[in-house]
Amino acid sequence: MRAVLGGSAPEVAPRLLGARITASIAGEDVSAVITEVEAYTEDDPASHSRSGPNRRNASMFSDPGTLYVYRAYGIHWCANVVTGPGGEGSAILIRAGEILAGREAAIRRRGRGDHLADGPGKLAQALGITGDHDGLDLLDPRSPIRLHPGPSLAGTATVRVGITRAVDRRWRWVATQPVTSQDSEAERHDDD
DNA sequence: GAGCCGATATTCT
DNA sequence: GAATATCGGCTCC
Repeated sequence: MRAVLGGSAPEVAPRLLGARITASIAGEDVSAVITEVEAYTEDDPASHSRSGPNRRNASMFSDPGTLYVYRAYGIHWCANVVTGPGGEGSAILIRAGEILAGREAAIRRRGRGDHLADGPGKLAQALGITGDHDGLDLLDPRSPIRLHPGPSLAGTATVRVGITRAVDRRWRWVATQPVTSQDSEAERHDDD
């Protein structure tokens, strides 16, 4: 896994579709399957690392497998997986997932029973991830937040959202295979 | 269902 | 002072 994450972000991102992220925080275990990701590199006008290391993005320049957490719009937390050789400043934003375990805790944290992790801020909130966890090693068994390889899901590459620069790079990947074992929350759209 | 808008902290100009 | 890797609530189809 560490070797996989050592690749460039746009290379690694689609391979994270289907991977599992687990968080044991405040005595509650919540896990989710990653269904949507975005790649950011240092050589990327839309990336936090574009202007070099800062106090906020320091962990983005750490080793692959490091968790980078930042606050978006002053309100939400967003979780990223650092990729590339250490010091490169590239990472993959986990944009969405589907809750596998710890659904009750996720619902309590979200304050609602639907849309538990269908956005970066929501996923972080459902898992209990905050700035406190910035810099953790996702591959260390002692870490409260961990990333596990899973069956790679088929995905579609599209353009990233919420950015104004380099909008033409198709560095967002959305899983096209359904992974829902639970029902309700995933509105599936059977066929058309 | 799609589209506008306010909330709020950190960073850069 | 402006912009931002968002969300939820509100309108208006």
